[in-house]
Amino acid sequence: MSETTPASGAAETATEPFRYSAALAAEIESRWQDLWEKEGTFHAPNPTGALADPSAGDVAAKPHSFIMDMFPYPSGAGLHVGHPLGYIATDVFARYQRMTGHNVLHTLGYDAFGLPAEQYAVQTGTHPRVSTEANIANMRQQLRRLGLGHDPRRSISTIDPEYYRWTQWIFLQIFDSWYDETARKARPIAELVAQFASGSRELPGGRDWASLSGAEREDVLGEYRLAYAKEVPVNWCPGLGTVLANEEVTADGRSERGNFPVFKSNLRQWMMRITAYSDRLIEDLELLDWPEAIKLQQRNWIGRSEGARVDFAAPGDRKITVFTTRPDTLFGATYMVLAPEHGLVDEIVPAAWPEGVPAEWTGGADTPAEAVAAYRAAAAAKSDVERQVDAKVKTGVFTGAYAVNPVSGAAVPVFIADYVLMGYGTGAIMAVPAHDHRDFAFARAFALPMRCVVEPTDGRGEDPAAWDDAFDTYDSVIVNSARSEGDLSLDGLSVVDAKAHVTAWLAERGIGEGTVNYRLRDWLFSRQRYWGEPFPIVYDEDGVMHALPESMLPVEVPEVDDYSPRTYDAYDSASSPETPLSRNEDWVNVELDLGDGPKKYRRETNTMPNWAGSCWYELRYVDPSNSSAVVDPANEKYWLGPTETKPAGGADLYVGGAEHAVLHLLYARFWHKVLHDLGHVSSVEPFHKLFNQGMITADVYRDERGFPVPAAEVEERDGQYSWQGEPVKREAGKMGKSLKNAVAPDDIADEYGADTLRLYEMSMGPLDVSRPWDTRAVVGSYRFLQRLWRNVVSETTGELVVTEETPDEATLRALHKAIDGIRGDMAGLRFNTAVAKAIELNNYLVKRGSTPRPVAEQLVLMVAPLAPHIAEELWRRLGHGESLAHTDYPVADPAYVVDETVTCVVQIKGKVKARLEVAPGISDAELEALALADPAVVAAIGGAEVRKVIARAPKLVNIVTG
RNA sequence: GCGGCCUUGGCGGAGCUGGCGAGACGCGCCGGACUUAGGAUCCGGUGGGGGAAACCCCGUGAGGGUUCGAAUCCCUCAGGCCGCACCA
Repeated sequence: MSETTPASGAAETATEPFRYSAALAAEIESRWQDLWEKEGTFHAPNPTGALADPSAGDVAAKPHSFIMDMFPYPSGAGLHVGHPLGYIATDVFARYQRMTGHNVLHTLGYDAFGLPAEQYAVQTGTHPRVSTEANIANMRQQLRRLGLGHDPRRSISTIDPEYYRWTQWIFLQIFDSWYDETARKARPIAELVAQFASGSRELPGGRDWASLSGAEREDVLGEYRLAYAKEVPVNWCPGLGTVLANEEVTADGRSERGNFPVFKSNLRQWMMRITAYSDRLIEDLELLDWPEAIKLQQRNWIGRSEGARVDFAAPGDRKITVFTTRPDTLFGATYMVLAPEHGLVDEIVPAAWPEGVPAEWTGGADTPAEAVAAYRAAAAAKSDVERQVDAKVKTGVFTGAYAVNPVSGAAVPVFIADYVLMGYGTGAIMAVPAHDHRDFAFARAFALPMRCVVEPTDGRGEDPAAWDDAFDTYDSVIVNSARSEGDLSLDGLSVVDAKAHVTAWLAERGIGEGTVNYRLRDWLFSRQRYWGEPFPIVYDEDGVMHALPESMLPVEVPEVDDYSPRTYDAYDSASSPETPLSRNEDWVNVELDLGDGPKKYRRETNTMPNWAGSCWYELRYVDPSNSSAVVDPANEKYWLGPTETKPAGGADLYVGGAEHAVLHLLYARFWHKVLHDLGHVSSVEPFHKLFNQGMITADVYRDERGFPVPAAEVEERDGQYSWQGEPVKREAGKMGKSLKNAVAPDDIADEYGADTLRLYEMSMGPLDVSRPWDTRAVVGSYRFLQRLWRNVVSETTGELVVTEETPDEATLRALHKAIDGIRGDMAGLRFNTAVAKAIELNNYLVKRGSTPRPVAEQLVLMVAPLAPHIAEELWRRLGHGESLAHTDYPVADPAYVVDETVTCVVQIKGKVKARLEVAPGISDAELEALALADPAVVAAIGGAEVRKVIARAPKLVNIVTG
């Protein structure tokens, strides 16, 4: 790339000094970028506050368009051409919206806390703040060159104390609230306290609020708060030295970042009660304009399933509670399984095996306790990869205990097995081998009885012993289900009816109830990191937790000597985390006056996860410098509030990669809903329309050992690829430094200009599809801009070459069809076809030989969102004093969009036999008559019988002959 | 295994709710112009097969179906991509 000669050679500038060359593009681009910045061209006025603009008139009455990108991590690696794809797309759309009468809010902030920034800092030996800020500056520089029309006043950074004071403030809002199941919303915790104090709500355990100590009260409230600290089994990653959210752990039990092993460990951690919002997070997806695939992923992630809890009587008056989605098959439950970690296991294990236990149930152990211990040890030793491989082979061991099936009264053996997960439902199942394929496999392996209770509809018969697998189809009826005493029978009921019937029967007896279970877990919200937001929480000398008052925010990230995490051997599961902040005793131990005089406190030393800053940035974009509120209600209502087309409110467009389908997007929705419930925002959702842009991929070339070689240095001959004389293999892949195929936007801009780069990226294909980068093809976009330039400006004299003639009919038709098409494409984010239509019109003008001024002006305005610098330059040369950024986008005249005559095709049995020039408004009957009278048609029909004539005015007549 | 998506020229891709001649636009390739030269730029051509030509035949992963008419709708299969993964 950098070795090729720039397109602007000395020879051509001598004869054509005004040709649109890379050098000229560079000059134009930096000049306009400076001008935009100086004049604040992309400043979006707010209805009120610091960013209000009295000269902008009644802002609240003007239509708005809030366009967001998923903001970037300021990595030190530098950008490749894939990174700005989305930013260019939103910029094109934002510029289009601005030219169609919208007050456009478009900016870009930086998500700068978190692991990569910290790791980068540790690697380079610089403080995270220093390296992060340098990275931000570098990225701003690279992005500025692209001419993105951002409002720079709104470019927040999550590491700015003035930003994260509000992150901490929101944390406190969440901390100080609880979820009222009846009202289905979050409410201030004070209202719960009032209910407890007045007795209108009973305390758990029937205690009296007034008699509780501060610590006891806090324990109670901790069960309600939407943010709470609790000892929970968490994902501890010794290699990273931190705990991780479930969402940050891969399916094979490793950290998403760094790929270190992750272990389950009980630790006191901060949690967010996102599960309280499960149903609302599912329901409100209906109100959003999001890709169905993403909605589906969120629904699956939340994993709502309706079913029932059922109690099975266990030895010693204990009960084992299971969750099942198939209470209708309760009569078929012939054994039970507990997760190996289940707390009840040790309680029910008898001293000795019962009489006549089959040898394969005991695992060869002398006593149940030994069997259980051995199985647990084996399960723990198994790597997750082994677990996956073994998924089909069911393992487990008998506990020696029996429970009682509540509907059949039968004694059922209780097993432990790792196919039952502690983290889902109650960690215990009733096993119905005849109607669940996992239970079937286990029952086969352990020779357990099976009972068919759902009538097979596929002719396999009712004896499970003869089956290959469970019968788990729903659309059938229940059979074989009478209780011996005869007081419950489901026979003949449909699966659906049987579920309701048996659930009611259980509920009457107090041994079960209908319930809803979710896959979603509460969100682990603390990390043992330096580079994150500190919690605004302190502990008094009794260890009681206190929230800091708003006046003490922000709690700034303290300076420490050693900010690196305490990491361990990646496999040292017995290690435990040490928070970097705890090393700074001066910071940890403070004397504060929290309203009852100065006292000594210890600060919370965990930090928030990197998601925190991105959970609410849409709000801060709206009102970035507000120091008295997270966002002014008037500004929030204007930019984000619900409207007829946005029932839940939210930003009008949010563009980013699909990799954030569940994590970021679910967390941000959750925070936004809490803030809505507490009355801070009018919108219910943060992002109304979501658009996932595709990736830019690139060929990867590997040598014989499989190592990537620099793609830019690979040579091709007759379909064979080589690097430094050695043959290499080509494959499709992502673009990136490690694959040695990254192409830097700066290099493309150097060679052709930023407008060419923007145009090329937009013309590569549909925005939501991944497509391969092809540096050779960039020149096509460059040539288009050169032709456009040449249609307006003489390459030799620099004078305007547009003509002052009145455009002819055909040219006007070409123009207005282009306007009509491009407008539709722009509004629908179909920039690739918008570019094609602009090129088509430009090519038409080239062929025409001259460009009438009005056509040139309209074309320049149409191209402006895509290639803003050259458009501004041509606009100015065409004699306009103002930037075109706020000029009205061309509007098509319908009279020129519809042709005066349309070519109608006459088909005979689907083959074209004649063409007619007809008026667009012609009726079917007229058209049919015209077609049948046409000599060519008459000839083609010959003497054949006309069986049917299909007329679709004005474009087609199809004649079916017999 | 479950769920979702995709498959059009040498390549990236057009083709709106089934309605003409598929393949817009760009790259590449072929030919020409300008040039000491050009990988710069400009002009023309470019799905496959046949024909001197007008023109004809075949073509949207494979097979089948619905329809007057299918790249577009339905079924089966093949290949590819993504998500979840023993979720009871």
